[in-house]
Amino acid sequence: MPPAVSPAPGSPGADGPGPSAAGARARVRVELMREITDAGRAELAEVGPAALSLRAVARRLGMAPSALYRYYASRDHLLTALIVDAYNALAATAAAADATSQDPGRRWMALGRALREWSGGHPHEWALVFGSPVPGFVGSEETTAAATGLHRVPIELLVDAAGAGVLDAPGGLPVPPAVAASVAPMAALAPGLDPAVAAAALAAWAQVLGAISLERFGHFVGAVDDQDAWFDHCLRLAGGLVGLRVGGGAPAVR
Amino acid sequence: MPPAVSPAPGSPGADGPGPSAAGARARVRVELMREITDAGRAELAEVGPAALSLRAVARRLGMAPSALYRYYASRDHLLTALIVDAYNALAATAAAADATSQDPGRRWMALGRALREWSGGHPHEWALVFGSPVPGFVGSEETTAAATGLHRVPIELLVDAAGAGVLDAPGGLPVPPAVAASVAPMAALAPGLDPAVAAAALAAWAQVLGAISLERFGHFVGAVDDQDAWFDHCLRLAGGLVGLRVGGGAPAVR
DNA sequence: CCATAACTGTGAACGATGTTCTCGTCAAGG
DNA sequence: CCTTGACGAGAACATCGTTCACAGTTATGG
Repeated sequence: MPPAVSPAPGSPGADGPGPSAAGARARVRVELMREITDAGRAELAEVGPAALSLRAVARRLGMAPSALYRYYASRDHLLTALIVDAYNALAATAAAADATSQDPGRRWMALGRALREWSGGHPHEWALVFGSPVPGFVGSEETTAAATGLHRVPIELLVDAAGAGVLDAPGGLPVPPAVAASVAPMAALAPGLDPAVAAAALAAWAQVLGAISLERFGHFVGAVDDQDAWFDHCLRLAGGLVGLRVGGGAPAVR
Repeated sequence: MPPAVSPAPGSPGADGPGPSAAGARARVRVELMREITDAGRAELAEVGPAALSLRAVARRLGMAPSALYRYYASRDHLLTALIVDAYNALAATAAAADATSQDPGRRWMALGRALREWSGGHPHEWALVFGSPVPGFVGSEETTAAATGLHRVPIELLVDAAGAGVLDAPGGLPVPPAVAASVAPMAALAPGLDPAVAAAALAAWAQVLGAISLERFGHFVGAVDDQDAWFDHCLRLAGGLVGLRVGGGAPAVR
Protein backbone atom coordinates (compact mmCIF):
# COMPACT_ATOMS: atom_id res chain seq x y z
CA MET A 1 0.00 0.00 0.00
CA PRO A 2 2.67 2.58 0.84
CA PRO A 3 4.53 3.54 -2.30
CA ALA A 4 7.93 1.96 -2.56
CA VAL A 5 10.70 3.01 -4.85
CA SER A 6 11.53 -0.53 -5.92
CA PRO A 7 8.41 -2.58 -5.42
CA ALA A 8 9.69 -5.56 -7.37
CA PRO A 9 8.33 -8.89 -6.16
CA GLY A 10 11.62 -10.14 -4.93
CA SER A 11 14.03 -7.34 -4.36
CA PRO A 12 17.70 -8.15 -4.42
CA GLY A 13 18.52 -4.75 -3.06
CA ALA A 14 16.54 -5.15 0.12
CA ASP A 15 19.62 -5.54 2.26
CA GLY A 16 23.28 -5.17 1.36
CA PRO A 17 24.43 -6.08 -2.12
CA GLY A 18 25.31 -9.59 -1.04
CA PRO A 19 28.67 -11.18 -1.68
CA SER A 20 29.81 -9.48 -4.86
CA ALA A 21 27.97 -10.07 -8.12
CA ALA A 22 24.52 -9.21 -6.76
CA GLY A 23 25.55 -5.60 -6.95
CA ALA A 24 26.05 -5.94 -10.69
CA ARG A 25 22.51 -7.14 -11.20
CA ALA A 26 21.16 -4.45 -8.93
CA ARG A 27 23.07 -1.84 -10.88
CA VAL A 28 21.51 -2.70 -14.22
CA ARG A 29 18.20 -2.76 -12.41
CA VAL A 30 18.39 0.81 -11.17
CA GLU A 31 19.71 1.76 -14.59
CA LEU A 32 16.62 0.33 -16.23
CA MET A 33 14.41 2.01 -13.67
CA ARG A 34 16.01 5.26 -14.67
CA GLU A 35 15.40 4.53 -18.35
CA ILE A 36 11.77 3.91 -17.54
CA THR A 37 11.35 7.19 -15.72
CA ASP A 38 13.18 8.94 -18.55
CA ALA A 39 10.74 7.49 -21.06
CA GLY A 40 7.91 8.39 -18.72
CA ARG A 41 9.13 11.96 -18.50
CA ALA A 42 9.33 12.20 -22.28
CA GLU A 43 5.84 10.80 -22.57
CA LEU A 44 4.67 13.13 -19.84
CA ALA A 45 5.97 16.17 -21.67
CA GLU A 46 3.94 15.20 -24.72
CA VAL A 47 0.57 14.13 -23.39
CA GLY A 48 0.42 15.37 -19.82
CA PRO A 49 -0.17 13.58 -16.55
CA ALA A 50 -3.77 12.56 -17.11
CA ALA A 51 -3.09 10.89 -20.44
CA LEU A 52 0.20 9.29 -19.47
CA SER A 53 -0.19 5.62 -20.24
CA LEU A 54 1.90 2.77 -19.01
CA ARG A 55 1.63 1.03 -22.35
CA ALA A 56 2.94 4.06 -24.20
CA VAL A 57 5.96 4.13 -21.93
CA ALA A 58 6.49 0.43 -22.61
CA ARG A 59 6.18 1.01 -26.35
CA ARG A 60 8.73 3.76 -26.18
CA LEU A 61 11.14 1.34 -24.56
CA GLY A 62 10.28 -1.58 -26.82
CA MET A 63 9.12 -3.63 -23.87
CA ALA A 64 5.96 -5.51 -23.09
CA PRO A 65 3.61 -3.54 -20.82
CA SER A 66 3.68 -6.29 -18.24
CA ALA A 67 7.44 -6.07 -17.98
CA LEU A 68 7.17 -2.64 -16.37
CA TYR A 69 5.49 -4.19 -13.38
CA ARG A 70 8.82 -5.75 -12.43
CA TYR A 71 9.99 -2.22 -11.63
CA TYR A 72 6.94 -0.20 -10.68
CA ALA A 73 4.01 -1.78 -8.94
CA SER A 74 1.46 0.32 -10.79
CA ARG A 75 0.97 3.33 -12.96
CA ASP A 76 0.56 5.49 -9.88
CA HIS A 77 3.88 4.30 -8.51
CA LEU A 78 5.51 5.33 -11.76
CA LEU A 79 3.77 8.68 -11.50
CA THR A 80 5.07 9.22 -7.98
CA ALA A 81 8.56 8.38 -9.17
CA LEU A 82 8.11 11.10 -11.79
CA ILE A 83 6.88 13.45 -9.09
CA VAL A 84 9.99 12.80 -7.04
CA ASP A 85 12.17 13.41 -10.09
CA ALA A 86 10.34 16.63 -10.86
CA TYR A 87 10.73 17.78 -7.26
CA ASN A 88 14.43 17.09 -7.43
CA ALA A 89 14.80 18.92 -10.73
CA LEU A 90 12.91 21.83 -9.27
CA ALA A 91 15.08 21.83 -6.17
CA ALA A 92 18.20 21.77 -8.34
CA THR A 93 17.15 24.75 -10.44
CA ALA A 94 16.08 26.56 -7.30
CA ALA A 95 19.42 25.93 -5.66
CA ALA A 96 21.26 27.00 -8.80
CA ALA A 97 19.33 30.26 -9.00
CA ASP A 98 19.83 30.82 -5.31
CA ALA A 99 23.57 30.49 -5.73
CA THR A 100 23.86 33.25 -8.31
CA SER A 101 24.15 35.98 -5.71
CA GLN A 102 25.04 36.69 -2.13
CA ASP A 103 22.46 39.34 -1.44
CA PRO A 104 19.38 37.72 0.13
CA GLY A 105 17.02 40.01 -1.74
CA ARG A 106 18.54 39.13 -5.06
CA ARG A 107 18.61 35.47 -4.15
CA TRP A 108 14.90 35.59 -3.38
CA MET A 109 14.05 37.21 -6.68
CA ALA A 110 16.25 34.81 -8.62
CA LEU A 111 14.71 31.88 -6.82
CA GLY A 112 11.16 32.91 -7.60
CA ARG A 113 11.91 33.75 -11.20
CA ALA A 114 13.67 30.42 -11.68
CA LEU A 115 10.70 28.52 -10.35
CA ARG A 116 8.34 30.32 -12.68
CA GLU A 117 10.65 29.85 -15.61
CA TRP A 118 10.97 26.15 -14.90
CA SER A 119 7.21 25.84 -14.68
CA GLY A 120 6.98 27.36 -18.13
CA GLY A 121 9.47 24.93 -19.58
CA HIS A 122 7.96 21.91 -17.86
CA PRO A 123 4.27 22.70 -17.47
CA HIS A 124 3.17 19.10 -17.23
CA GLU A 125 5.74 18.30 -14.59
CA TRP A 126 4.67 21.36 -12.64
CA ALA A 127 1.09 20.15 -12.84
CA LEU A 128 2.19 16.75 -11.68
CA VAL A 129 3.84 18.21 -8.61
CA PHE A 130 1.49 21.03 -7.67
CA GLY A 131 -1.72 19.99 -9.39
CA SER A 132 -4.28 17.47 -8.31
CA PRO A 133 -2.52 14.90 -6.20
CA VAL A 134 -2.24 11.31 -7.34
CA PRO A 135 -4.95 9.51 -5.37
CA GLY A 136 -3.54 7.48 -2.52
CA PHE A 137 -0.17 9.15 -2.58
CA VAL A 138 -0.91 12.39 -0.79
CA GLY A 139 1.88 13.12 1.57
CA SER A 140 3.63 9.85 1.00
CA GLU A 141 7.05 9.52 2.50
CA GLU A 142 9.10 9.83 -0.67
CA THR A 143 7.24 12.83 -2.02
CA THR A 144 7.48 14.75 1.24
CA ALA A 145 11.18 13.98 1.39
CA ALA A 146 11.63 15.33 -2.11
CA ALA A 147 9.51 18.33 -1.19
CA THR A 148 11.72 19.30 1.72
CA GLY A 149 14.62 19.32 -0.72
CA LEU A 150 12.90 22.17 -2.51
CA HIS A 151 11.60 23.98 0.54
CA ARG A 152 15.03 23.92 2.06
CA VAL A 153 16.24 26.52 -0.43
CA PRO A 154 14.19 29.51 0.73
CA ILE A 155 14.64 28.45 4.34
CA GLU A 156 18.40 28.56 4.09
CA LEU A 157 18.10 31.86 2.31
CA LEU A 158 16.22 33.29 5.26
CA VAL A 159 18.57 31.81 7.79
CA ASP A 160 21.45 33.44 5.95
CA ALA A 161 19.64 36.76 5.79
CA ALA A 162 18.77 36.63 9.47
CA GLY A 163 22.33 35.73 10.33
CA ALA A 164 23.66 38.63 8.30
CA GLY A 165 21.22 40.96 10.00
CA VAL A 166 19.72 42.19 6.75
CA LEU A 167 16.26 40.94 7.60
CA ASP A 168 13.83 43.64 8.63
CA ALA A 169 11.88 42.91 11.75
CA PRO A 170 8.47 41.44 10.96
CA GLY A 171 5.72 43.99 10.61
CA GLY A 172 3.29 45.08 13.25
CA LEU A 173 1.23 41.93 13.05
CA PRO A 174 1.60 40.06 16.33
CA VAL A 175 2.14 36.32 16.05
CA PRO A 176 -0.12 34.33 18.34
CA PRO A 177 1.57 31.50 20.22
CA ALA A 178 -0.52 28.93 18.39
CA VAL A 179 0.87 30.16 15.09
CA ALA A 180 4.42 30.09 16.35
CA ALA A 181 3.89 26.55 17.55
CA SER A 182 2.26 25.48 14.30
CA VAL A 183 5.39 26.11 12.28
CA ALA A 184 7.53 24.14 14.70
CA PRO A 185 8.21 21.28 12.25
CA MET A 186 9.42 23.80 9.71
CA ALA A 187 11.49 25.60 12.31
CA ALA A 188 13.33 22.35 12.88
CA LEU A 189 14.89 22.86 9.46
CA ALA A 190 15.80 26.41 10.33
CA PRO A 191 17.24 26.45 13.84
CA GLY A 192 17.20 29.87 15.40
CA LEU A 193 14.78 31.41 12.93
CA ASP A 194 12.23 33.77 14.43
CA PRO A 195 8.83 31.99 14.44
CA ALA A 196 7.25 35.15 13.11
CA VAL A 197 9.59 35.02 10.15
CA ALA A 198 8.92 31.33 9.66
CA ALA A 199 5.17 31.82 9.62
CA ALA A 200 5.46 34.72 7.22
CA ALA A 201 7.87 32.78 5.05
CA LEU A 202 5.37 30.01 4.62
CA ALA A 203 2.78 32.56 3.58
CA ALA A 204 5.19 34.14 1.11
CA TRP A 205 6.02 30.70 -0.24
CA ALA A 206 2.34 29.93 -0.68
CA GLN A 207 1.99 33.22 -2.50
CA VAL A 208 4.79 32.47 -4.95
CA LEU A 209 3.78 28.90 -5.64
CA GLY A 210 0.15 29.91 -5.80
CA ALA A 211 0.85 32.67 -8.26
CA ILE A 212 2.76 30.34 -10.53
CA SER A 213 0.12 27.62 -10.36
CA LEU A 214 -2.74 30.02 -10.96
CA GLU A 215 -0.96 31.40 -13.99
CA ARG A 216 0.05 28.01 -15.41
CA PHE A 217 -3.35 26.52 -14.80
CA GLY A 218 -5.04 29.32 -16.68
CA HIS A 219 -6.77 31.13 -13.86
CA PHE A 220 -5.35 34.51 -14.80
CA VAL A 221 -6.21 34.51 -18.48
CA GLY A 222 -8.62 37.41 -18.31
CA ALA A 223 -7.19 39.13 -15.26
CA VAL A 224 -3.59 40.00 -16.01
CA ASP A 225 -1.98 41.25 -19.17
CA ASP A 226 1.74 41.35 -18.54
CA GLN A 227 2.36 38.29 -16.41
CA ASP A 228 6.10 38.87 -16.27
CA ALA A 229 5.76 42.30 -14.78
CA TRP A 230 3.07 41.36 -12.32
CA PHE A 231 4.86 38.24 -11.13
CA ASP A 232 7.97 40.26 -10.39
CA HIS A 233 5.88 42.60 -8.33
CA CYS A 234 4.24 39.67 -6.57
CA LEU A 235 7.69 38.35 -5.79
CA ARG A 236 8.73 41.67 -4.30
CA LEU A 237 5.61 41.78 -2.16
CA ALA A 238 6.22 38.25 -0.95
CA GLY A 239 9.81 39.10 -0.13
CA GLY A 240 8.70 42.15 1.76
CA LEU A 241 6.34 39.98 3.76
CA VAL A 242 9.25 38.19 5.38
CA GLY A 243 11.37 41.30 5.77
CA LEU A 244 13.67 40.84 2.81
CA ARG A 245 14.98 44.02 1.27
CA VAL A 246 14.24 43.40 -2.31
CA GLY A 247 14.04 45.23 -5.60
CA GLY A 248 17.20 47.02 -6.55
CA GLY A 249 18.26 47.45 -2.98
CA ALA A 250 15.39 49.70 -2.06
CA PRO A 251 13.82 48.94 1.30
CA ALA A 252 10.85 46.67 0.95
CA VAL A 253 8.07 47.11 3.45
CA ARG A 254 8.16 49.48 6.35
CA MET B 1 -13.75 21.97 -30.53
CA PRO B 2 -14.59 24.84 -28.19
CA PRO B 3 -16.51 23.54 -25.20
CA ALA B 4 -20.23 24.12 -25.49
CA VAL B 5 -22.76 23.86 -22.73
CA SER B 6 -25.26 21.95 -24.83
CA PRO B 7 -23.33 20.20 -27.56
CA ALA B 8 -26.22 18.01 -28.63
CA PRO B 9 -26.15 17.10 -32.31
CA GLY B 10 -29.21 19.08 -33.17
CA SER B 11 -29.82 21.67 -30.55
CA PRO B 12 -33.32 23.07 -30.29
CA GLY B 13 -32.07 25.84 -28.13
CA ALA B 14 -29.62 27.22 -30.63
CA ASP B 15 -31.81 30.22 -31.33
CA GLY B 16 -35.02 31.25 -29.64
CA PRO B 17 -37.26 28.59 -28.18
CA GLY B 18 -39.31 28.36 -31.34
CA PRO B 19 -43.05 28.83 -31.49
CA SER B 20 -44.27 27.47 -28.18
CA ALA B 21 -43.89 23.79 -27.33
CA ALA B 22 -40.15 23.70 -27.99
CA GLY B 23 -39.68 25.35 -24.66
CA ALA B 24 -41.25 22.43 -22.88
CA ARG B 25 -38.87 19.94 -24.40
CA ALA B 26 -35.96 22.22 -23.76
CA ARG B 27 -36.95 22.49 -20.13
CA VAL B 28 -36.83 18.76 -19.49
CA ARG B 29 -33.57 18.77 -21.34
CA VAL B 30 -31.85 21.23 -19.03
CA GLU B 31 -33.43 19.38 -16.15
CA LEU B 32 -31.80 16.15 -17.27
CA MET B 33 -28.52 17.92 -17.82
CA ARG B 34 -28.74 19.03 -14.24
CA GLU B 35 -29.44 15.50 -13.09
CA ILE B 36 -26.39 14.35 -14.98
CA THR B 37 -24.11 16.89 -13.37
CA ASP B 38 -25.63 16.05 -9.99
CA ALA B 39 -24.79 12.39 -10.51
CA GLY B 40 -21.39 13.41 -11.74
CA ARG B 41 -20.82 15.50 -8.65
CA ALA B 42 -21.82 12.59 -6.43
CA GLU B 43 -19.49 10.32 -8.34
CA LEU B 44 -16.78 12.95 -8.18
CA ALA B 45 -17.03 13.15 -4.40
CA GLU B 46 -16.46 9.42 -4.15
CA VAL B 47 -13.70 8.65 -6.60
CA GLY B 48 -12.13 11.99 -7.48
CA PRO B 49 -11.61 13.73 -10.80
CA ALA B 50 -9.09 11.33 -12.27
CA ALA B 51 -11.22 8.26 -11.72
CA LEU B 52 -14.53 9.85 -12.67
CA SER B 53 -15.99 7.65 -15.35
CA LEU B 54 -18.75 8.47 -17.74
CA ARG B 55 -20.09 4.96 -17.47
CA ALA B 56 -20.36 5.16 -13.72
CA VAL B 57 -22.37 8.36 -14.05
CA ALA B 58 -24.62 6.62 -16.56
CA ARG B 59 -25.03 3.65 -14.24
CA ARG B 60 -25.99 5.93 -11.40
CA LEU B 61 -28.73 7.36 -13.58
CA GLY B 62 -29.84 4.04 -15.00
CA MET B 63 -28.99 5.16 -18.50
CA ALA B 64 -26.92 3.72 -21.26
CA PRO B 65 -23.46 5.30 -21.45
CA SER B 66 -24.03 6.40 -25.00
CA ALA B 67 -27.12 8.33 -23.98
CA LEU B 68 -24.99 10.83 -22.11
CA TYR B 69 -23.48 11.94 -25.38
CA ARG B 70 -26.80 13.55 -26.25
CA TYR B 71 -26.06 16.07 -23.52
CA TYR B 72 -22.31 16.31 -23.16
CA ALA B 73 -20.06 15.85 -26.14
CA SER B 74 -17.37 14.06 -24.14
CA ARG B 75 -16.18 13.23 -20.68
CA ASP B 76 -14.11 16.40 -20.65
CA HIS B 77 -17.15 18.48 -21.45
CA LEU B 78 -18.93 16.94 -18.49
CA LEU B 79 -15.90 17.69 -16.37
CA THR B 80 -15.90 21.32 -17.41
CA ALA B 81 -19.58 21.52 -16.55
CA LEU B 82 -18.67 20.24 -13.10
CA ILE B 83 -15.90 22.82 -12.93
CA VAL B 84 -18.36 25.58 -13.71
CA ASP B 85 -20.74 24.26 -11.06
CA ALA B 86 -17.97 24.09 -8.51
CA TYR B 87 -16.91 27.63 -9.34
CA ASN B 88 -20.46 28.80 -8.85
CA ALA B 89 -20.82 26.97 -5.56
CA LEU B 90 -17.55 28.46 -4.43
CA ALA B 91 -18.66 31.91 -5.48
CA ALA B 92 -21.93 31.46 -3.61
CA THR B 93 -20.26 30.43 -0.36
CA ALA B 94 -17.76 33.24 -0.77
CA ALA B 95 -20.52 35.78 -1.27
CA ALA B 96 -22.44 34.40 1.69
CA ALA B 97 -19.41 34.65 3.95
CA ASP B 98 -18.67 38.10 2.64
CA ALA B 99 -22.16 39.23 3.54
CA THR B 100 -21.88 38.31 7.21
CA SER B 101 -20.30 41.60 8.17
CA GLN B 102 -19.85 45.19 7.16
CA ASP B 103 -16.29 45.66 8.30
CA PRO B 104 -13.95 44.99 5.37
CA GLY B 105 -11.37 43.32 7.59
CA ARG B 106 -13.92 40.90 8.97
CA ARG B 107 -15.32 40.30 5.52
CA TRP B 108 -11.86 39.38 4.28
CA MET B 109 -11.27 36.92 7.08
CA ALA B 110 -14.69 35.37 6.69
CA LEU B 111 -14.17 35.06 2.97
CA GLY B 112 -10.86 33.30 3.31
CA ARG B 113 -12.06 30.99 6.04
CA ALA B 114 -15.12 30.09 4.03
CA LEU B 115 -13.03 29.17 1.02
CA ARG B 116 -10.80 26.94 3.07
CA GLU B 117 -13.74 25.35 4.79
CA TRP B 118 -15.43 24.65 1.50
CA SER B 119 -12.25 23.11 0.16
CA GLY B 120 -12.25 20.77 3.14
CA GLY B 121 -15.82 19.72 2.53
CA HIS B 122 -15.38 19.32 -1.20
CA PRO B 123 -11.74 18.38 -1.72
CA HIS B 124 -12.26 16.73 -5.07
CA GLU B 125 -14.19 19.66 -6.43
CA TRP B 126 -11.46 21.99 -5.22
CA ALA B 127 -8.92 19.83 -7.00
CA LEU B 128 -11.06 19.94 -10.10
CA VAL B 129 -11.09 23.73 -10.08
CA PHE B 130 -7.60 24.58 -8.87
CA GLY B 131 -5.70 21.40 -9.65
CA SER B 132 -4.29 20.20 -12.92
CA PRO B 133 -6.41 21.70 -15.67
CA VAL B 134 -8.47 19.49 -17.92
CA PRO B 135 -6.41 19.27 -21.12
CA GLY B 136 -7.80 21.41 -23.88
CA PHE B 137 -10.04 23.43 -21.62
CA VAL B 138 -7.55 25.83 -20.10
CA GLY B 139 -9.07 29.24 -19.97
CA SER B 140 -12.13 28.28 -21.93
CA GLU B 141 -14.84 30.87 -22.09
CA GLU B 142 -17.27 29.27 -19.66
CA THR B 143 -14.70 28.52 -16.99
CA THR B 144 -13.25 32.04 -17.06
CA ALA B 145 -16.75 33.44 -16.81
CA ALA B 146 -17.45 31.29 -13.77
CA ALA B 147 -14.07 32.28 -12.34
CA THR B 148 -14.85 35.97 -12.48
CA GLY B 149 -17.96 35.23 -10.46
CA LEU B 150 -15.70 34.13 -7.64
CA HIS B 151 -13.03 36.75 -8.09
CA ARG B 152 -15.63 39.45 -8.04
CA VAL B 153 -16.19 38.91 -4.31
CA PRO B 154 -12.82 40.13 -3.00
CA ILE B 155 -12.75 42.87 -5.59
CA GLU B 156 -16.02 44.33 -4.42
CA LEU B 157 -14.80 43.99 -0.88
CA LEU B 158 -11.81 46.14 -1.71
CA VAL B 159 -13.85 48.66 -3.62
CA ASP B 160 -16.10 49.02 -0.61
CA ALA B 161 -13.15 49.37 1.73
CA ALA B 162 -11.51 51.97 -0.49
CA GLY B 163 -14.77 53.84 -0.76
CA ALA B 164 -15.18 53.85 3.00
CA GLY B 165 -11.65 55.09 3.40
CA VAL B 166 -10.62 52.27 5.69
CA LEU B 167 -7.96 50.99 3.35
CA ASP B 168 -4.43 51.83 4.42
CA ALA B 169 -2.25 53.25 1.71
CA PRO B 170 -0.12 50.60 0.07
CA GLY B 171 3.27 50.13 1.63
CA GLY B 172 6.51 51.65 0.54
CA LEU B 173 6.88 49.41 -2.45
CA PRO B 174 6.61 51.51 -5.60
CA VAL B 175 4.46 50.10 -8.35
CA PRO B 176 6.14 50.25 -11.75
CA PRO B 177 3.93 51.44 -14.60
CA ALA B 178 4.17 48.06 -16.30
CA VAL B 179 2.66 46.42 -13.24
CA ALA B 180 -0.12 48.95 -13.03
CA ALA B 181 -0.88 48.35 -16.68
CA SER B 182 -0.75 44.59 -16.31
CA VAL B 183 -3.72 44.51 -13.98
CA ALA B 184 -5.80 46.66 -16.27
CA PRO B 185 -8.24 43.86 -17.18
CA MET B 186 -8.87 43.26 -13.51
CA ALA B 187 -9.22 46.95 -12.84
CA ALA B 188 -12.05 46.97 -15.33
CA LEU B 189 -14.07 45.04 -12.76
CA ALA B 190 -13.13 47.51 -10.07
CA PRO B 191 -13.43 51.00 -11.47
CA GLY B 192 -11.55 53.55 -9.46
CA LEU B 193 -9.42 51.10 -7.57
CA ASP B 194 -5.82 52.12 -7.06
CA PRO B 195 -3.64 50.01 -9.38
CA ALA B 196 -1.25 49.42 -6.52
CA VAL B 197 -4.08 47.96 -4.50
CA ALA B 198 -5.21 45.86 -7.45
CA ALA B 199 -1.76 44.43 -7.98
CA ALA B 200 -1.38 43.66 -4.29
CA ALA B 201 -4.85 42.19 -4.15
CA LEU B 202 -3.97 39.71 -6.84
CA ALA B 203 -0.90 38.72 -4.87
CA ALA B 204 -2.93 38.33 -1.70
CA TRP B 205 -5.47 36.28 -3.62
CA ALA B 206 -2.74 34.04 -4.95
CA GLN B 207 -1.47 33.65 -1.41
CA VAL B 208 -4.84 32.57 -0.05
CA LEU B 209 -5.68 30.20 -2.88
CA GLY B 210 -2.13 28.90 -2.91
CA ALA B 211 -2.18 28.23 0.82
CA ILE B 212 -5.43 26.32 0.56
CA SER B 213 -4.24 24.30 -2.42
CA LEU B 214 -0.89 23.50 -0.88
CA GLU B 215 -2.61 22.29 2.25
CA ARG B 216 -5.31 20.28 0.47
CA PHE B 217 -2.84 18.74 -1.93
CA GLY B 218 -0.66 17.54 0.90
CA HIS B 219 2.34 19.81 0.47
CA PHE B 220 2.32 20.93 4.10
CA VAL B 221 2.12 17.55 5.78
CA GLY B 222 5.50 17.76 7.43
CA ALA B 223 5.77 21.50 7.65
CA VAL B 224 2.83 22.79 9.66
CA ASP B 225 1.17 21.34 12.72
CA ASP B 226 -1.86 23.50 13.42
CA GLN B 227 -3.15 24.35 9.98
CA ASP B 228 -6.10 26.29 11.34
CA ALA B 229 -3.94 28.67 13.31
CA TRP B 230 -1.41 29.17 10.58
CA PHE B 231 -3.99 29.74 7.86
CA ASP B 232 -5.64 32.43 9.94
CA HIS B 233 -2.29 34.12 10.26
CA CYS B 234 -1.69 33.75 6.55
CA LEU B 235 -5.04 35.35 5.93
CA ARG B 236 -4.14 38.29 8.16
CA LEU B 237 -0.85 38.75 6.35
CA ALA B 238 -2.58 38.66 2.99
CA GLY B 239 -5.11 41.19 4.17
CA GLY B 240 -2.37 43.43 5.42
CA LEU B 241 -0.75 43.22 2.01
CA VAL B 242 -3.62 45.13 0.46
CA GLY B 243 -4.03 47.53 3.34
CA LEU B 244 -6.97 45.91 5.06
CA ARG B 245 -7.15 46.43 8.80
CA VAL B 246 -7.69 42.94 9.94
CA GLY B 247 -7.57 40.81 13.05
CA GLY B 248 -9.89 41.99 15.79
CA GLY B 249 -9.79 45.56 14.66
CA ALA B 250 -6.09 45.98 15.37
CA PRO B 251 -4.18 47.75 12.60
CA ALA B 252 -2.64 45.32 10.22
CA VAL B 253 0.58 46.41 8.58
CA ARG B 254 2.16 49.75 9.10
C1' DC C 1 -54.94 15.15 -39.60
C1' DC C 2 -51.12 13.15 -41.08
C1' DA C 3 -46.41 12.81 -42.84
C1' DT C 4 -41.98 14.20 -42.07
C1' DA C 5 -38.29 15.52 -39.45
C1' DA C 6 -35.87 15.89 -35.16
C1' DC C 7 -34.85 14.38 -30.62
C1' DT C 8 -34.00 10.66 -27.30
C1' DG C 9 -32.45 6.25 -25.72
C1' DT C 10 -30.58 1.39 -26.49
C1' DG C 11 -27.34 -2.06 -27.56
C1' DA C 12 -23.47 -3.66 -29.88
C1' DA C 13 -19.05 -2.77 -31.25
C1' DC C 14 -14.05 -0.91 -31.56
C1' DG C 15 -9.78 0.44 -29.81
C1' DA C 16 -7.17 1.44 -25.80
C1' DT C 17 -6.07 1.17 -21.06
C1' DG C 18 -4.41 -0.98 -16.25
C1' DT C 19 -3.46 -5.18 -14.34
C1' DT C 20 -2.80 -10.24 -13.57
C1' DC C 21 -1.36 -14.64 -14.83
C1' DT C 22 1.29 -18.20 -16.88
C1' DC C 23 5.03 -19.61 -19.28
C1' DG C 24 9.72 -19.97 -21.07
C1' DT C 25 14.70 -18.32 -20.55
C1' DC C 26 18.78 -17.13 -18.64
C1' DA C 27 22.15 -15.62 -15.39
C1' DA C 28 23.70 -15.91 -10.57
C1' DG C 29 24.76 -18.67 -6.19
C1' DG C 30 25.55 -22.66 -3.57
C1' DC D 1 27.00 -29.08 -11.54
C1' DC D 2 22.22 -27.98 -10.52
C1' DT D 3 18.80 -25.02 -8.48
C1' DT D 4 16.67 -20.75 -7.66
C1' DG D 5 14.99 -16.52 -8.67
C1' DA D 6 14.62 -12.55 -11.57
C1' DC D 7 13.28 -11.24 -16.09
C1' DG D 8 10.57 -10.57 -20.21
C1' DA D 9 6.81 -11.95 -23.42
C1' DG D 10 2.31 -12.98 -24.49
C1' DA D 11 -2.41 -13.84 -23.62
C1' DA D 12 -6.28 -12.73 -21.05
C1' DC D 13 -9.83 -9.95 -18.29
C1' DA D 14 -12.40 -6.06 -16.89
C1' DT D 15 -13.06 -1.36 -17.68
C1' DC D 16 -13.01 2.80 -20.08
C1' DG D 17 -14.28 6.55 -23.86
C1' DT D 18 -16.49 6.82 -28.00
C1' DT D 19 -19.09 5.74 -32.36
C1' DC D 20 -22.66 3.79 -34.93
C1' DA D 21 -27.06 1.97 -36.56
C1' DC D 22 -31.43 1.27 -35.04
C1' DA D 23 -36.13 1.89 -32.67
C1' DG D 24 -39.46 4.77 -30.18
C1' DT D 25 -41.30 9.19 -29.22
C1' DT D 26 -42.27 13.91 -29.87
C1' DA D 27 -42.76 18.21 -32.25
C1' DT D 28 -43.44 20.55 -36.76
C1' DG D 29 -45.56 21.92 -41.04
C1' DG D 30 -48.41 21.29 -44.87
